[in-house]
Amino acid sequence: MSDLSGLRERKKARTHEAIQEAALRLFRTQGYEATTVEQIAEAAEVSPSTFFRYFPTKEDVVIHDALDPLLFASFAEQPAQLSPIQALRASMAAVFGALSPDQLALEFERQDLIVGVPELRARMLDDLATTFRGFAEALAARVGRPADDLAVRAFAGAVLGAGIAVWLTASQGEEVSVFMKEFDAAMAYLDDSGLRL
Amino acid sequence: MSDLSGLRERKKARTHEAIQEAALRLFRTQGYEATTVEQIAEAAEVSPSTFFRYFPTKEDVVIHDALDPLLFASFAEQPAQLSPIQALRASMAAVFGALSPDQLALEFERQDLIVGVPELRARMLDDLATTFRGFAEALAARVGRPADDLAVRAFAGAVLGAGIAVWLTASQGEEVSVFMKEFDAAMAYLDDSGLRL
DNA sequence: TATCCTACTGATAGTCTCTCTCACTTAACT
DNA sequence: AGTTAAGTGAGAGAGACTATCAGTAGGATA
Repeated sequence: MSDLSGLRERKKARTHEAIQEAALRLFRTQGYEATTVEQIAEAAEVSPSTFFRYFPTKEDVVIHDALDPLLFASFAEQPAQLSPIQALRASMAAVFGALSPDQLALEFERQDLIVGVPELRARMLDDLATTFRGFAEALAARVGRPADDLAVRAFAGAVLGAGIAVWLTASQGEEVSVFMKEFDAAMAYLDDSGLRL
Repeated sequence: MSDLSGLRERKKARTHEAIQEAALRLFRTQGYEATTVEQIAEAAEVSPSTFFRYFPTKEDVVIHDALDPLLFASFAEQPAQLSPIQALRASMAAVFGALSPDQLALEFERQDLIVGVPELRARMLDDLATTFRGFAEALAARVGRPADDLAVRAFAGAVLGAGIAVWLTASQGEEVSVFMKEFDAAMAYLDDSGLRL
């Protein structure tokens, strides 16, 4: 993937970063819709063509989620005696706990941007459909059942659905940690109410 | 809203219908992306300007869900002794049971189109976020708790999430009734596993 | 060091969704 | 019949995104 050796690769990485930084800065100050790709390109000192070479759409500058793979990895590493929901709570705590305050603040700013812009929110939710499939597979592996098992799908959907519901209703300009707390409480509620796989 | 009295209103309703029919026919034969608004307008014998006067975006021709309000109404009418999930199952059965085979076929064709086109799928999922809020309120009213109660939100999200999960993984070109059966089975699973409000 | 080759880039032109404005027509009301 | 308000079409234009093509700079080779 990313060689990092060679001037070419380093330059590419720098351009990628420059575009992303310029874009997020402009989004923050002007708003998402009010910012054109042309402005981003100019601020990052590249041509509009180059913008689209690095990001297939304007949305992608914001959407890309670095935490997702970390969560999956952490989930897979949780001890087998934990229930699926307990394992999820533990991995959330582990991944977010490992973030620096700066990273956490940036992540939540990104979340607010996504929740606030319909275009981005829709795109994010669609991406979560993919996340759902991955989660269903991880669950299936954990309990030794096929991933297309109805109970596995329903359980995965229920857990993810509850999480999204909390995300959509809690993260709107709230304190940084509110979402985390409510997410955990919602998961505890599902667990306590007897939802099992 | 729709008076239906007066030539003006009738003409408007006819134009709305003509555009929608032309659009869906073209989408079916050419595909969604391959069909331009200009083509739809021409087929419906209106100007492109008029298209956007009736539908704010190209997506909206497909997205608008006539069943949603029916479901909410039916849900509200279910006897109080039914659990929320039982009430939901009953209203699904009632609303879909009242559809003619033609209506049912059209509805499922619409669903397939939405599931298959990323743009539409994303938009639909975002609209479901609004549906979620309505559902949470209906639930809250049913159990006599505030709608922003965490358990209410988590429960609503879990139920809706399981439903969406089944929808996304079952309705892809399957038999018409597969989604209905799996949806009902998923709800039964949630109920049986002890999920309560 | 000189020379290819390949990657990346910028410029240009074009498509399509969607917005806005303006003039024209036609339904509805007095 | 005359007036008002609503619906329509035409046109210009913004902005996201695509395709093409020529120029250029990195990286390998002699």
